Amino acid sequence: MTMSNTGGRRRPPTIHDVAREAGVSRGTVSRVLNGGHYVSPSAQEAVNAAIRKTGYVVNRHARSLITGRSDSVGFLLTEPQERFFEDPNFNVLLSACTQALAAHDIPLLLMLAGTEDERRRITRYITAGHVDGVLLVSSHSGDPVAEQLREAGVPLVQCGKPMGLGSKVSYVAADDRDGARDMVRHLLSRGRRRIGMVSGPLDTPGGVDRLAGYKEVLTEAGVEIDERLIVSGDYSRASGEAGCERLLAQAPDMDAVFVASDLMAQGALTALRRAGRRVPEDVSVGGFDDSVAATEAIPALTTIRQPYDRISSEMVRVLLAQIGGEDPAAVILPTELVKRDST
Amino acid sequence: MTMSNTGGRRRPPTIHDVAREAGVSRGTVSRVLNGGHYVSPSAQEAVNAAIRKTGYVVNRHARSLITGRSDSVGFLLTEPQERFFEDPNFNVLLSACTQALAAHDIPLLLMLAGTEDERRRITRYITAGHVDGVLLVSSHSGDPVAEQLREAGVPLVQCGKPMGLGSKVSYVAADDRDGARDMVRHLLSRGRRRIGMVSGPLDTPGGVDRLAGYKEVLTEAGVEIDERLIVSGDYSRASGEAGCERLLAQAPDMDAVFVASDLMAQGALTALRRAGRRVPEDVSVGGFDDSVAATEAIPALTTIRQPYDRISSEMVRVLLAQIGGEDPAAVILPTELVKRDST
DNA sequence: TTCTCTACTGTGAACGCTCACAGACAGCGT
DNA sequence: ACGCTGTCTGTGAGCGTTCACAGTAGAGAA
Repeated sequence: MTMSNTGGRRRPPTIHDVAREAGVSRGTVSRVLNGGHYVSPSAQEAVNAAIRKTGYVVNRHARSLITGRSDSVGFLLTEPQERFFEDPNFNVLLSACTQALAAHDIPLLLMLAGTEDERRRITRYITAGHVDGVLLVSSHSGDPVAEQLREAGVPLVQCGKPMGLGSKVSYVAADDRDGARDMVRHLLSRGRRRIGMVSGPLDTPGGVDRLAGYKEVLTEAGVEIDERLIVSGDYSRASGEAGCERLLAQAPDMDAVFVASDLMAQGALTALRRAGRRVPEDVSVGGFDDSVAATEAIPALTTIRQPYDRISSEMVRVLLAQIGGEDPAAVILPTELVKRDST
Repeated sequence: MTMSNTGGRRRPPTIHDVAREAGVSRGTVSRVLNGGHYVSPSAQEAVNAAIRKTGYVVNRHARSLITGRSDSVGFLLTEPQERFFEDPNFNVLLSACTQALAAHDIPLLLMLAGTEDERRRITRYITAGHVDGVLLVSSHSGDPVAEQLREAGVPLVQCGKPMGLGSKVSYVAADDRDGARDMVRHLLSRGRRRIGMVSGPLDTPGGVDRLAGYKEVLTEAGVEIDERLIVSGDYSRASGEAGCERLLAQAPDMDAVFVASDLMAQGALTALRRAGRRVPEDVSVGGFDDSVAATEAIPALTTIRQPYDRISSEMVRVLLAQIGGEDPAAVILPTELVKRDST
């Protein structure tokens, strides 16, 4: 009846337009938009019809201005570029987190902090309150970013166990120690006794725990721990190759090797092939992660599956809870042995 | 003098606080924030000092509410998950785009549209105006998303030449045809004559152009085009392996193969090894992209370098220009032959 | 009846910023 | 003296939403 927007208007409909269309007030529309408590079924229906008719979508900026929330979260990766480029695990994590957030209608802001400059810029951005929380992926030991964000009171969930044990920071991790135990038991069951290990960096709990699981099972089985059979890498393919090479030099009689990531295991396979060792006939190889790299490898890697989809969804769940005011939480997820051709 | 925020206040400082601190008005602070035109040096200085002192950062939501801009852009990938997981090119592109945007203080929203549902949800999100523009990566032929966004008037830049030629859509691409020519000339210079090709999908300009370059150079050189030496894949490793296998079956005398992506070339290497062909002694292999996959491959791949860093920065430049009101633009970047061990 | 309680609805006031406008002041030509 | 231009500054309005509050109506109890 009144002048409707028949003209060439380009301005999107506001909550006001919806209210007018539905014959209710702004407040009622807002209530329908946010859960629909204390609103009659008839109003509910009228508003929904008006929303459909006008094609209304909420203006997130106006909402954020008053609520103080941004309804977005950051995905922060504090790794050098090369690591991001070579390790498909990041993609899996990124993809699963994006999807888990999408279910809550929350966009993910990608933050890549490979250098010190970027780290500073991003820290400033986050502490300025431009995101409600942060999903942090970092294999650094005492990552200063995590500390700064915690101090600033930014909700934060880390992927993998963080170094500072006392600090009250949320994290979600796979059961590294248990996974390592499973793998070493499996290698023992294949009759191997001279089992080497290329561990992860030993300044990270993940690296330490996998090594601990390895030693624990060997000791239980009465196999002597030989330090010549242990080296550590940094999860990169190159470090796996170098590590395995060193192992072969130090302990030529090695008949199996447990490598703390699939990517490093790929490197180890390269080193073994170059040394003329057949896999799995001469040397069994066990990986960790069950990433794309495991199935791509030749032969396909026996590995410990980390449930990345569950890790991601738990990270998102814990982060949203924390944004909602709950206390930090730690979640440890079970792993699973996946047998393929390398053992 | 007046009550300052000595208490336990948690509210971040606003433009008002800065104005009071600097002894100027909100308008002047705003002008300093947005380029500083029409503001005296003394005021300029006072405002900057006040900003430093108060630790002020602009509230982007309040700004966006009035400007109508979100000052953020989406990075949209319309590829199945598996492709995202296995191809490091996406990571390189993602990383470079994030950095290029960071220079303009613009956050990147990651949008992964692997399924039809996600595609719909994301299209709705974008057309609702929640981002100012979109960087689109898609190897689909007639991607409906691109069409929808274009119709909705969303600034859009595509990575790689899009299918619909007439449509006025911005894109940035490497010179596929020229790159292919370089590679085939190189293979000819190595004395090869029975050169096979595993092309990309032929419903995309990228796939078509590389094949065209291949045929062009062979014809020029007086080498007959043999259809048994041509198959096409979808850029995945698996399709490269299968394609090369088919080639070996159809043309056992093949002495070189030009594969339209490094990832497919990795697959081709696998197929060749299984067939007992030595690379490069029996068969030369040429890739395309110069991705991480090229250096990881054994032997390291001779390939055509796509300048991903420049592609990304150009995509961002063109997108921002378009957001600023300029017309769509097309940018073609030169490629470069990188010689390694596979030829 | 009257009072209370619950379910529901409308209204003004923010949120923090930018924009358009008006005004002040200086310099300069007429 | 006047107007003009250009530089600089302050002010009010308004962006679209949520929130707190006040208010209405109907049901049920006293």
